[in-house]
Amino acid sequence: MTVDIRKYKEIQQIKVAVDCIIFGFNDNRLELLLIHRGFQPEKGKWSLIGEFIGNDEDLDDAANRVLYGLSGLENIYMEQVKTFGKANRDSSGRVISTTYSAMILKSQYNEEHVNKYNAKWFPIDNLPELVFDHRDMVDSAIKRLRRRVRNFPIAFNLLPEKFTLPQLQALYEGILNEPIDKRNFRRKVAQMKYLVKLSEKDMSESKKGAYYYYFDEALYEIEQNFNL
Amino acid sequence: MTVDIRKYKEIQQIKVAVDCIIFGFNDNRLELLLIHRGFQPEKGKWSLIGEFIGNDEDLDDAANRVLYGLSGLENIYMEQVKTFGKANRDSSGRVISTTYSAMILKSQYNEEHVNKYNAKWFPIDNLPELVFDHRDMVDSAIKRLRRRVRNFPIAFNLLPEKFTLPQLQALYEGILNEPIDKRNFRRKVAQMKYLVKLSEKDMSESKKGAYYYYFDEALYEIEQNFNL
DNA sequence: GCAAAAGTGTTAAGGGTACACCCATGT
DNA sequence: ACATGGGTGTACCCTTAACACTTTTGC
Repeated sequence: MTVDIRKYKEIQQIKVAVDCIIFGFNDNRLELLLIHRGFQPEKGKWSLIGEFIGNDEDLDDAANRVLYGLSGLENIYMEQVKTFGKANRDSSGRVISTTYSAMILKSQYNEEHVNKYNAKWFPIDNLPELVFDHRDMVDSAIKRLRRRVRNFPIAFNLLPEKFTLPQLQALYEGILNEPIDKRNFRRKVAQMKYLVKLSEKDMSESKKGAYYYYFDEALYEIEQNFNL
Repeated sequence: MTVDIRKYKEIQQIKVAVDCIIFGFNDNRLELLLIHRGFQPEKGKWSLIGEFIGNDEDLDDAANRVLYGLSGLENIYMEQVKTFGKANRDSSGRVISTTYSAMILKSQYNEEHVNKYNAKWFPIDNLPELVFDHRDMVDSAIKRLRRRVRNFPIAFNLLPEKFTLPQLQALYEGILNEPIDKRNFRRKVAQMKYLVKLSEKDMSESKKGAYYYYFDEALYEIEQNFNL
């Protein structure tokens, strides 16, 4: 900003928070981790998880702290989505909130942490009523995810390191909410040399078994031609 | 956010601001409106224009207020870009700033307002040194603009209501910073039926004269197939 | 041997890109 | 008549989209 800060120092009284939209993938569906509010206002409703940021804390760090507190996970890929700043958006007072979207592996998070918050996974097409403007936050995060997932290799964050192509395709179908042609999908994957096929197979989903692949980040850096 | 606000009410001391990235188009170049800081800190350097937001003011409204204060223009198309929240980003204290990008007609703004701020236009490939992280703000806004301008009819905000195809092409070349094939460009324009050709010509740029076009918003709403 | 999921190629259509000349007019 | 910027069409290539059968193996 550009005006003398002293002019306002005494009078501005606005809280700053982050809210996390946490995506997971399970049972071929894109899911969201929400917490059951045990406190006022809007006690009993569902909400995203968020926190106020610390006076000396980077905004990004606050988002990571929130995610860690809920899931026990660190070094998770997060993206800032949008800042929500309507004057009356939070009934408990003036709060501006920046949203971050994260993708975690449902198999990896720490259940203890999650239980502490009464958190629960919901498929994105069957969300409960959310507090404040959290529904808008979710919608914008999903929209952004659908846009970005086609051009950047970020969806892999929702799968284990080793994954099969049927898994990957199901993930994309779940995120984009539309069927994908198997052969066209696999041809595209074949062009991405940083998606490396292993000789090992996953035998848990079929009798024939599906080859495992992994995303080789170093190879991706060389030629970033992602497009699905 | 999700924790009891009272827990933090007394201790959080963070200011909230907006900064505006104001684009203009002149002499076939994309330009940016910057102000010369007449106050500390960083007095004498150039910066984006911004303000702290009011206690009861929507974040979007604050951005519009800032733009109005500088240009005298209202109802200008603006988009939120990104929020910058590093703890030490502003040397005058803890300030979080959300950036907005706007596009204005250089021929329309109120020079009186502008002069009051010692504002000046700079071509985007020749910017002066900027305060704090304003350079990052500008970079992310330009990147976003380049992405969005291909898929949404927003560039028209940088041209008068009636414009010619040579003008429009030069605008796109200026924004994208790359040459565009004239015939391919015009074929695409021809497909967009909401770009309506007038019988009137602009005779100021050539002897032959170039037909005026205008962007018909109502027609666009019907089939939103923008792609340049 | 059969059910169930994994894996594999070809064709047609549309979109993108590259490219060179004529037109209208003011001087 | 010539200089200047406005306007036009075609061929090739690559990407996308549609579509059906074979393979493997546990039961």
